[in-house]
Amino acid sequence: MTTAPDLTLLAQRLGYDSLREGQEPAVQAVLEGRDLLVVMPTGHGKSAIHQLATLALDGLTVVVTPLIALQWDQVRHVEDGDGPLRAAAVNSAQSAAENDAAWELAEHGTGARILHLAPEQLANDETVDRLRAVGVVQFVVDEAHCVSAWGHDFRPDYLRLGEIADRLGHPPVVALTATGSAPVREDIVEKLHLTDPRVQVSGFDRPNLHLRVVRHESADDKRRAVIEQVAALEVPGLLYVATRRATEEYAEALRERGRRAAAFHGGLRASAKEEVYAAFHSGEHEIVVATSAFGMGIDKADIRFVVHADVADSVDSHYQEIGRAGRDGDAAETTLHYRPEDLGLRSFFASSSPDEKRLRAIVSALAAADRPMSRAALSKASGVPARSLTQQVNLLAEAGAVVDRRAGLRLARGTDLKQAVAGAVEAHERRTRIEHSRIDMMRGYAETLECRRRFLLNYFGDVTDAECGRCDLCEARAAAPDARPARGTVTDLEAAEGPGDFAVEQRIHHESLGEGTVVSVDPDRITVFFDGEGYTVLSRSVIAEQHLIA
DNA sequence: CGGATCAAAAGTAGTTTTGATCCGGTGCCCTACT
Repeated sequence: MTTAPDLTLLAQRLGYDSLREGQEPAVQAVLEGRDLLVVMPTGHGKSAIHQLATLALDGLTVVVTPLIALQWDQVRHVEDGDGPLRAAAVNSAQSAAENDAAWELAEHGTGARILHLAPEQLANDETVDRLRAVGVVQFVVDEAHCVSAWGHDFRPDYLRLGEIADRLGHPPVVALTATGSAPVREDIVEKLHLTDPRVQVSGFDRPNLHLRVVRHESADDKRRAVIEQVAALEVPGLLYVATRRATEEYAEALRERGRRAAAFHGGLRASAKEEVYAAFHSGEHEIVVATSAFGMGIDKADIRFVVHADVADSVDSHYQEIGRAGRDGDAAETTLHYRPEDLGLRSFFASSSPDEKRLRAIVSALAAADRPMSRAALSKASGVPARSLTQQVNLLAEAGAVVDRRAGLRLARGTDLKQAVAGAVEAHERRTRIEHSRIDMMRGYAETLECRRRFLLNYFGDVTDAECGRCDLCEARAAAPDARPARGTVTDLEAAEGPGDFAVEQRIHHESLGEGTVVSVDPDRITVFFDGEGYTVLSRSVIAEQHLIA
């Protein structure tokens, strides 16, 4: 190997003043050929990591980017930089000429260059073949939590990226995200086929965010309280709601209160979305009322509040959304207006039935073929449309009934139709159980009586016993010290120590729940993510009876 | 699972209650039509 490149010099060539914390070891790992998973807050320079590595490796990097708007942002950022790096994107929103130009750069360009693609582009075998012919020096998955959050149903092509990275010769695979609890990180590592990756996780604490939950009995009371609060808060700010309709209703109510508020949801045309982003960024809109569609890739440091009028579908989503507040480091308010009934909508979204008819059609078609089939051929033979096919095949693959290799898809040896379908149905049920357990953890956050920040930090694996003193519950305790016994005092902790205790990230086995990973440890209970069940809170008093084996 | 909406029911004035029905998030891609 040649001498190590001077990364500081390369950073300067890219227009960065200096290397930031965590960037150098991450880039070094890639240059040594290692896979990499980086969980780092937005604004701390994740993009610089793959850009520096591209420059040092002096070849073609593929970056998988979930949204076309994000692809363009990143291309613009690089191309405007006037540095030695080039970037382009291929997607369906560009003209054929623009896509041709991007391919021209990728295939016939020289030196350090980046091609942005959505995972759906890579579902096309021809695309993968073209990239393989050029030779890819680095395979980057940006916003890598999408693998875990979307791959299992909404955008199933995300689950194919591991296989595609292998097909490209498995150059260093780099997963970048701003959010990731331990189970999400494990899912990313597994699905992207990361082998012995360097895993780099920054601390999750955001001390300048004030955390609060307000509980409401009736839907009307909640609505009034939300409008009352948001109309009076310092702007700019975000109000998250669960439905498209609610975005319009709250935005209208806030406009009546004299605030410049706009609605945003996934049903808007692309041009309308861009307008809302731009107007929020410029300050023209003070408040955006949005569904979860809003926010990925947002680059606005001075957001003073993030209020939730409805609960999110997981602590992961909630933390990601409130994390958009106060990136400038100044104080910012985050409030969740909570009604247990609101979890019903999240349960509904998490509940779907597996399509046994299509599963059978796919397995039958594979069984009838005497050689591995391409997805296109399988779609034709089974009559299952391509999109649904990927979803069903993901389930079959998870069940071990179908094997996805370079030559195509085939049934695993010794698998019959009944077994294969039953396995896929079980895989689907497992996914559903996990989704519901994530909703239960969201309920846990909303209903906890302890320190909210500690709850969040423990959820993400930042072990801490300290109470923050700056969330609604800590403040309430400070105002009335005798009102409620504080948990997690020194005495409790000492009492909990001793042989047989559990540690975060420890693998354990439970008689009926199976294998799992400890995600947080409290004085009187532990929270475990079981591979087949999702999050489960176990009380210490019953742990001994349940034959929990560390 | 829970809400919004609408029609029917109850019962005698305009309104309230109940039941039935429908609806609900996240984005890529490709194709047909203007």
